[in-house]
Amino acid sequence: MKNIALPKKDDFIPHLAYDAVIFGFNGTELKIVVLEYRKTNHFALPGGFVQHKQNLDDAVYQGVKNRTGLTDIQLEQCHTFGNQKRRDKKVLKDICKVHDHQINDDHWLLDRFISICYYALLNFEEVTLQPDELSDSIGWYSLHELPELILDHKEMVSKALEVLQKNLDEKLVGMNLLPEKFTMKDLQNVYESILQKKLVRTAFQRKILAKDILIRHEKKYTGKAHKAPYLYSFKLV
Amino acid sequence: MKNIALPKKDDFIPHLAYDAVIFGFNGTELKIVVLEYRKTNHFALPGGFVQHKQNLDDAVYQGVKNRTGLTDIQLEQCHTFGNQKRRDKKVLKDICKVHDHQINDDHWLLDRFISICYYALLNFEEVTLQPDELSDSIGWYSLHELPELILDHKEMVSKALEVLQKNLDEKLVGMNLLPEKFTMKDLQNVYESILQKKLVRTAFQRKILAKDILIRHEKKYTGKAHKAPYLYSFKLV
DNA sequence: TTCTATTGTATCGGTTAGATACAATAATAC
DNA sequence: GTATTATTGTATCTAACCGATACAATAGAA
Repeated sequence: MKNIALPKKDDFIPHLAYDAVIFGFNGTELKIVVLEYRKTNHFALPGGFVQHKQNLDDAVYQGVKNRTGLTDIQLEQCHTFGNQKRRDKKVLKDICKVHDHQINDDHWLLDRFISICYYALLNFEEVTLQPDELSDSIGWYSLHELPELILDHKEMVSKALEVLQKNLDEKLVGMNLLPEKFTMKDLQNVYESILQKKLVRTAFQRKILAKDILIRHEKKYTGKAHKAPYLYSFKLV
Repeated sequence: MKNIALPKKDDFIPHLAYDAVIFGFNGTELKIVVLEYRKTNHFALPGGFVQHKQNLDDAVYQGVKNRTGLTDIQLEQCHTFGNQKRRDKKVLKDICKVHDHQINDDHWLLDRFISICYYALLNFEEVTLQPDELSDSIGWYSLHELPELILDHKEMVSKALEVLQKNLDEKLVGMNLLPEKFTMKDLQNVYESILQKKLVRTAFQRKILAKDILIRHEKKYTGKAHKAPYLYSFKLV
């Protein structure tokens, strides 16, 4: 096995990390990206560090872009996690062991880290997930079937979902989670996935149409034995 | 003049700071705490650094407590500011010059800092503001009469107010800004100060009473020639 | 006693969301 | 062709809520 280089200390701001809750919508369900460190059984959110001459937002954008291959990403900051206990030497040592790395107790990656959590919304269909050197498994997980995550990453997911819910009406969240054209039912599915509750179909349709944010296109014939729904796209403001 | 010690590098996490937008309500208007560095004409939000073995939240709490003398503080995290350009060597050099400090270009305080912004709500009447060693002026400023603030502190104030507005109904913000007993008009003034707009008196009263969060006490006789308002306090949940 | 400003509450009208109803329709079964 | 079926788009009814208005109940001054 190749001996992989760890991130170098001097490139990055010490004690500072970011983590991203990357949301995608597969047509039915909300999913997030989780990676597994090679052969360690440790699951984590994708994250990274901030370079000394790099804006925080840009660091996160680059990180998500590298993982997903996409450039059209809606990023929002959720919360900064700064508990002094958020460190776990065992996890990193397990990871290093697999890679035949020696790591000393005073290695900078074993320090206490403050992490800024973001959520990202992007088009599920266009993504090809890229594992990095330290992780050989990266994939989409349903919110209800998450593996156990390291540190406080589970809490990050909760916080991200909470912030996403609050932003839902205001920030036109649907845009990035759906393909360009979609049906009203698709949009309702996105809303229901995010809010984690059923919505009333007729009221939902009425409310969305009243917002005057959609363009109605041709019908979508699915081959099913019932009235075909219209396709919509978002009005670009 | 006494030569004051600067914070020591090794005590704190480098490149990381917090700043606090401390809100108080003087009965009429919303105010925030701003400090001025001695004889420099530089105004800033109160802030500080995080010790290596200290929770982020605790650091902010301690800082606000030290400045205000209060222990009953409602703290909420607003946003983390991580722009690479948020540094201003001139400011710190001006401050040090006044104190006859020599400061080198590579001093840690001149580095680029990421700052986590919090807002704090507390009882205006109970506060005695404490300037620290580097600032000889600390005071309450109305939101509309803020002096020019260093770095992105003005943006922090905007963000704090925005988050406060969003949290208003949910987090029962009024509690910490008012004395134990208050009139409906006092509470409405708090709401109007935060939302920066006039509210309809009768609708406000109806909405608040419907929430069932207040206890009605005796009337408050102000000596004015009109019906005396009731005093209320918050129900403790 | 009258007057004035403010408070507490009730009522009316408009808006919004949930519930229900129903027509339109795309494909299938016959 | 015609009936059948599931889904969609829209209209209508009702309950909840907010702004606007009205008005009675004061506490003190004139």
